[in-house]
Amino acid sequence: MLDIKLIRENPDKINELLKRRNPELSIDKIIEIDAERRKVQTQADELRSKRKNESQKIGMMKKNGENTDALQEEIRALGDKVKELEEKQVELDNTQRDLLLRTPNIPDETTPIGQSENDNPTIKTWGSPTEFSFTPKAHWDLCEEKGIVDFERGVKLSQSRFTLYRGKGARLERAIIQFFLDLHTQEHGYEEILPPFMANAATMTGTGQLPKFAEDMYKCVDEDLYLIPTAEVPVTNIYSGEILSEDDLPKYMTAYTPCFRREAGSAGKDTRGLIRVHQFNKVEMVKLTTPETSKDEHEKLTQNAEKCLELLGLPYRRVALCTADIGFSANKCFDLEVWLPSYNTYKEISSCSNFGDYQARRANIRYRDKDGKIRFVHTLNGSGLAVGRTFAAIIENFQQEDGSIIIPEVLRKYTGFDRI
RNA sequence: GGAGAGGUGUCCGAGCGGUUUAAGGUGGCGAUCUCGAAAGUCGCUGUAGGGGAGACUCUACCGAGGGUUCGAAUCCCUCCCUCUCCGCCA
Repeated sequence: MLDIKLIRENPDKINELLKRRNPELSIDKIIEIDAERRKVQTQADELRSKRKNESQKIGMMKKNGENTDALQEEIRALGDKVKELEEKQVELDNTQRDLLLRTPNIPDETTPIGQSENDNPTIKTWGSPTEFSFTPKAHWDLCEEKGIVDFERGVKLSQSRFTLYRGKGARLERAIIQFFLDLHTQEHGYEEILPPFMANAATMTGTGQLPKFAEDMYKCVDEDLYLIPTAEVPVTNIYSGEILSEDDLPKYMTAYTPCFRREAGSAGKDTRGLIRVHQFNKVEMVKLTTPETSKDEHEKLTQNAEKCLELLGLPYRRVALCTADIGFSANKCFDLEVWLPSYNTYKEISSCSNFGDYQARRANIRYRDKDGKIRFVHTLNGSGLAVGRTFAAIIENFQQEDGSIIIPEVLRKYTGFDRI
């Protein structure tokens, strides 16, 4: 969440930045509540202070055998007043906190201003769209023909948008996961994490999924637990509520997890194949850094994700998300988009975001700097990469005229075969 | 799941209704002593939110949330977590 002090001191600046996201956003209400909240707190503090001193007097008087009835009655009345003010303060605190939790991060100054995803500038392009001497098939057709993804039975077992990988398909999916994890741990310096796949409400609030996006997640009925929509959630929250040493930073962590998303509101979108499903695999990279280094670390993290695509030989481009398109908690975001022949366009396969101190403030992740001062860390993350979409891109881009699919060189030691 | 024990500052640990302004120790920082170091001695040492130009000052925080009371770390209730034993289990 945003820093209330920053809001208080620079209301116009914050409003201007928020309106770059969406003209309807404003912190005016928060400022109003903040002023009243402080007034009430001052009053309550003063009364509490008085009560404390007077109560101590009663203790002394009783020891001396004096009568305290009148004084007790007086303080009882004071106590009622304190209670009244406390209730008011709690209410104002909660309202303010809720408003802050529902206010998105302010975009970085370098985030391009725009009205929709159409305004996302392309930063770079690697490779060029795959050309075929025959009419290429979509991955959903190829996968069925080869028997490597059983879409129908996936639906039977669960629901639409659930998939069943089998045989070489299951093996290829696992190979991709392992390739990514090995790359990030062995070449890019990340620590491998295998987190819980369910997280509680506090954890979900830390990274920004709650309270605003509850309907996007699967929730357990009898427990305060949600299926994670991304490894970002458990991994970023590993150090929630803790104070790290500056020597511990930066932290590089990578995790494979399945991701569960209800995809509410995307009915009719990407209905076929592996592109948009309720459960998919992803390898995520997460960094905790000092404020001074987060921009550099963001660039490096994005390059780590690009490396995945380059080693696989998949053509892609990098776009900078504009103010209308960046995620709720992010101040800056690059998307990597892979060339997908069936869509005849580039399709998102990684999202690399810098959150500044927005998540750290929500999750209360801090560090002690060289001068002993306690500050919030910066958090970053990016997909490295979405595994299902990588699978689809491999199937489509490396299909041959005879219907076979060539496995990229770097995956072969994990698959044990070079062709499907 | 059953029975018991317990959650206090960096850590250990006392406190069981009123000079607790959380004892004492430990760790850390500083000073002193020393050629230097150790030991000793003395001092400082949490987080958050208010107020103040500032030196400062007020409030809250003893797992979390309620309650009792003039007053709660301390008594009561609910929940969470940890440990021990038993049961069950991959």
